[in-house]
Amino acid sequence: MAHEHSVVKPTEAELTLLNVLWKMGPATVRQIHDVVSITQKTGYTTVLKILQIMHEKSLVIRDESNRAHIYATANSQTQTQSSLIKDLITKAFGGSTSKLVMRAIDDSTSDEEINDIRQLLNSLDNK
Amino acid sequence: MAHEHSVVKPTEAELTLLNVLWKMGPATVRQIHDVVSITQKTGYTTVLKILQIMHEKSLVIRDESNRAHIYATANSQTQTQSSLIKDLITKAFGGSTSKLVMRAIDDSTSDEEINDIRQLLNSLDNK
DNA sequence: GGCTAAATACGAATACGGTCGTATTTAGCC
DNA sequence: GGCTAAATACGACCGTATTCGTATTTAGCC
Repeated sequence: MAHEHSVVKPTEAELTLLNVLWKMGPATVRQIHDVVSITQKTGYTTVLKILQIMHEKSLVIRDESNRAHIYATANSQTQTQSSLIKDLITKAFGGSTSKLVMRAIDDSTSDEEINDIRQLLNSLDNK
Repeated sequence: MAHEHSVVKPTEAELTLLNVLWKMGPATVRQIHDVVSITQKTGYTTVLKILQIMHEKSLVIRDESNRAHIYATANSQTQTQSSLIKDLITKAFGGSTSKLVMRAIDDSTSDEEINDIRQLLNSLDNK
């Protein structure tokens, strides 16, 4: 059930829009742009264009039944995150997950985060 | 001692060469290319060019005292890995290290890797 | 039916990454 | 000193990412 085959790796701008869609759920270009433009000064047509490209790449699906198309993510956030991290593990950590985790945790990591990770590790026992 | 100022994020081709340099130590273009061309069909001048660009970006330093320049990494593998992972945590995991670790570990992660991670977590107690 | 507001579609400009061909420089050797 | 092999330097080309201006389409409203 895990891999339906190569989840396309989104670019940085694309990932920004995906993050919005995962948070908001399906939305129009207008709605997405409204959210994005809070933190960035990206033009409306830029967001539209990127969404169109993402549609070509099948990173998003869209409902064209209304005048304003409604966009939604094609892949889950989990799938995409897994894909991105796998990629990084391969290219920068020689394929070693533990080395990655080692680097991920540093002084700035809060005790709370560390605890969450501990619990995660513990939950692996029951397998 | 941690951050001497924003370590520049290497591109994919650059990371490939950095990986070689971290493994081999300082080397000439010829030596680097010899290693790279085992797994890839990259031309000599391509490797040279990328190294030159990396030099401009200060990703590598070079000793020009001999005819064949000797290249070496400017930043440690650890620094670079940290930089890359921080970037990914910010852009794809909403800043949450534990969420990243959660995604990093999956069915394909070996028991050995998991053990290494456990030990890492344990070693954090003594701090 | 035609006007208007708001949407999509299209295409050009810019920037960067990656590739490599060709020109130039360098240093040893006879 | 000049030839040659091997190095560096330069610059062009192609593909992709990002941006946005402008054209076109759409649908409601009077």
